[in-house]
Amino acid sequence: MHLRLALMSLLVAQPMTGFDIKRQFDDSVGYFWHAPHTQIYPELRKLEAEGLIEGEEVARGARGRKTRYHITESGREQLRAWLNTVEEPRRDRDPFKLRAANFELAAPESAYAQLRAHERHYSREATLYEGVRENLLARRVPLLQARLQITPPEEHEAIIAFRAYAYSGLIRRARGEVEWAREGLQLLERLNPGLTESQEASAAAVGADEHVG
Amino acid sequence: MHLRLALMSLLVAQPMTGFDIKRQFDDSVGYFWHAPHTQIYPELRKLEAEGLIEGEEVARGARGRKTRYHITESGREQLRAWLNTVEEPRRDRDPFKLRAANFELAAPESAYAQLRAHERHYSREATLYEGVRENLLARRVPLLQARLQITPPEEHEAIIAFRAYAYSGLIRRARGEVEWAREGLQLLERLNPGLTESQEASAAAVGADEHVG
DNA sequence: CGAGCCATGTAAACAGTTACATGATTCT
DNA sequence: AGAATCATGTAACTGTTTACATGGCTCG
Repeated sequence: MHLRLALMSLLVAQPMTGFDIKRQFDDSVGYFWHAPHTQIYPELRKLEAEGLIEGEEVARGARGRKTRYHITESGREQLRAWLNTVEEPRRDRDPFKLRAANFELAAPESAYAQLRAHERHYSREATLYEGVRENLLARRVPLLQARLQITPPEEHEAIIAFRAYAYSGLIRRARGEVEWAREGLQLLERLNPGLTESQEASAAAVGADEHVG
Repeated sequence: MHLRLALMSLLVAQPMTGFDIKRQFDDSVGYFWHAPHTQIYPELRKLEAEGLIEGEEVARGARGRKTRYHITESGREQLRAWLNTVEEPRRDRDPFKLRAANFELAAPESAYAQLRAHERHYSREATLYEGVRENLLARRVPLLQARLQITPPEEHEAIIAFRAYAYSGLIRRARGEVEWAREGLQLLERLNPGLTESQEASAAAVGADEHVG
């Protein structure tokens, strides 16, 4: 259901090909949900079979062909219906915290490296999300612009606000992970005095290498 | 790999049957990872086939039989190896934020109900995790006690600290979701003045009904 | 004309969910 | 004797990942 929701929520803004959607998934929208093209194309065909979207063959150069899908009235209704149903929340799984819970079995240097990677990863994510959020609020996002163009102005504020709100959630999450990772690094240092310094030294060495290479 | 890690991290504390593991998954450990019994039993057989764990048939009453698994030396090594490898983080998916990003298509009353449910869910989770964390720190958790008993005392602190640390992460996450949901309720009220009051009134009515029934 | 992007596909494998099924044990 | 819990299983289905494959278009 989630994949369908993601696909339809894109097509509600403007008609797209499977490839366009793939790019969106690699991009901003993909921060909420994403899928490889091997999952996208079959799902689009299913949605079409159910009459929720419709594809039209479009020429591309001389012999090239592509299928552009647009949402149908029935699809729009279905999307609204999905968004109105209350899904009972499923229990989360957290592979990294599962690991962290057992870090006494890992080498301190490895735990250090893993927490560092976690910190870096979510730190980057947070920055990324913040950028997208800024762009949304400034109406600089093409997909948002397309959506606004086909929508009466009095609804614009809500559309932007909900998008930005969802990104706030991602940002909050990412920032939390960064803080948690830093807590973990402190814990490691407490349990292994001197570890942090030596690791930072070797990390700096690696950084220097990278800079040279 | 995650399921295996979860299974082995349980068996490192003490021998267990598939059923015992199922119960742990319904319980504290399940907050990091969980699986239904239909996934547990086959995976245990695979782990045994690979020599990472060993099962012994145990009598249960007169005719009853059950298989208790314990970790092997090779399994312990493998577990350590897994915990020492740095996994590159996979992109998260967040079905609820995907929804929230499109809430302009939902009825405000439904969006309200969904955010409320989200708030309640994570609020409960946070309380739950905090309880477990307290119990860990006070060494009141049987599985932890078992683990400590087979481990030299100088390692006890680290074991407890990492478990508690992982729970801190879950707690932080849950608290963040609660705050985010509350932000969302405020946003809804801003976009639909009066909504919150009327919804709270009907929620109170439902609550009263429940109390009566 | 070749590299890189556009565009789409099949198939196998792996992971997770849901439905259905069976039988023994323990407690009331 | 019946209910609740212990204990384990098969099978079908859905979702996700990974590997492999193909061909056209665009630009330098």
